[in-house]
Amino acid sequence: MTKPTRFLDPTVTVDVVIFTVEDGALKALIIKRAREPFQGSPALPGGFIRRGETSVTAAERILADKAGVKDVYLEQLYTFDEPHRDPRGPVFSVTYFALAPRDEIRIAETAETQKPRFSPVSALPKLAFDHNNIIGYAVERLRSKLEYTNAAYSLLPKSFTLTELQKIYEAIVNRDLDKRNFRKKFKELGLIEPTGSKSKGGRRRPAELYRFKSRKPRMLKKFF
Amino acid sequence: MTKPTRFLDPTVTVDVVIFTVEDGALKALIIKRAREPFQGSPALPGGFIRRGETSVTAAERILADKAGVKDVYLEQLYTFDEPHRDPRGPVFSVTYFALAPRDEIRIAETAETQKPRFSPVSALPKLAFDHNNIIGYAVERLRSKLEYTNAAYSLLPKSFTLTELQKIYEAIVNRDLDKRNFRKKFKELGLIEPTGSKSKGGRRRPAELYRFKSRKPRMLKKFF
DNA sequence: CCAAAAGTGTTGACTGTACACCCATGT
DNA sequence: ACATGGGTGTACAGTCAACACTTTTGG
Repeated sequence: MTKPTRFLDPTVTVDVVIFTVEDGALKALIIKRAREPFQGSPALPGGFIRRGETSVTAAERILADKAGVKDVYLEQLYTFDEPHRDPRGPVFSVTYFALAPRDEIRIAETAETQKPRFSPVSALPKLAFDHNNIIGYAVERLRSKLEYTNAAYSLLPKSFTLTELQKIYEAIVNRDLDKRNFRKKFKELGLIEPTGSKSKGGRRRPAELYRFKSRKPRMLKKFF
Repeated sequence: MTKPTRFLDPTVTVDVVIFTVEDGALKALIIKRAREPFQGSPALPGGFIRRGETSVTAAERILADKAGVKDVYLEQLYTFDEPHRDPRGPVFSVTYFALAPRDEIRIAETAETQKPRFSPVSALPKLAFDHNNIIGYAVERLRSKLEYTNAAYSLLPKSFTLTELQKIYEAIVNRDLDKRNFRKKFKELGLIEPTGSKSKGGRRRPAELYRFKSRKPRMLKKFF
């Protein structure tokens, strides 16, 4: 394609915020950069888009490579293009966020030893580029998404207790919720059903296990 | 910046959906393409990003050039990059939507005679590229935005009657609203105040004119 | 029997929604 | 005087938020 050079020819990258919930906290996957710029700094997983890829397929590749997951919830977040966000020059980052249950993620120690790990979003280190902003933006989006969709199913294992479910909501909206109201609301919504079995192994009363009836994204009238 | 050629080097454009309300209908600005591809087809205003611009400043330039407006509400919408959306090759379009009162817009008949005009979003022609999709996406976003922000002020002239305000909401959410409930709700919200003067010139009872107290974006608890 | 989490309903406040008539003006 | 849109309040239903005790298990 021919194009006069008075036009900007930005580089385009993809960065992915991979969310999960672990130990009752909302966490995002962070790697250590293997190359300049910001070599050794913590950062979001990401990279250039390759020939033959779109931004979505690039995000899917990153998800598979860094977190070993496929077919998880993935949504485009925003395109960041502040002029000096990358010291190398104008770089557009098309960002995505993904939601996956912790037990489906196999973190890969890559050949480039990027040391991926989950970091609680409430206590992130200073990240390379504008990646702290990106995660902040993603958390906001996730928060509001939980209020009017059933997106939470994407963060949970196949079966879970109501308390676990509530913990996830509390971790994301960042405040305590009333146990009775939460359970009433969720049961009324008809999104979940008891599996029939019970949690075991604790030194306490076993809890009923539930599963989502459907694992399709859905809009809700309202939530909490 | 050096970069191996196994990476995609997409072209990046900006397209802008400029919304307004006219004759009680939600409309978007459509131009006729002056050049190939799709020469002569209706399309969204847009173009390549120039050197020294970001996507926002490019969007602002397009707004100024095509609609003669500055300082209107402008928000990034989505980045479209379906592989075959442009016959010339991989082209990423970072899209924005803008809201402006009809009476602040001066449509410019440009040297390139792109014949800009407002077309009701409920009856759009077939547009170039994936521009029908883009507008559809923008309408959805606007609809939901109206429900939890005061964004409507961006579409209204400085003073307006409550009926005009209601018409705009009805045009966007695409259903009739109850007059008494609408007025009650809006007055309770405290966003608007009477100007003291009244509409004139009609062959009917003059209506109280209102203005928005503040023209800053604001979140609302809930709306209607 | 004790510790720890599971489980369960009611009430009052608030919010949303449905609904019909009189008023002020211009012609 | 009439046609046109302007303007106003009430009542019912549904939803949200606050709140405390009993149950089951393992140790």
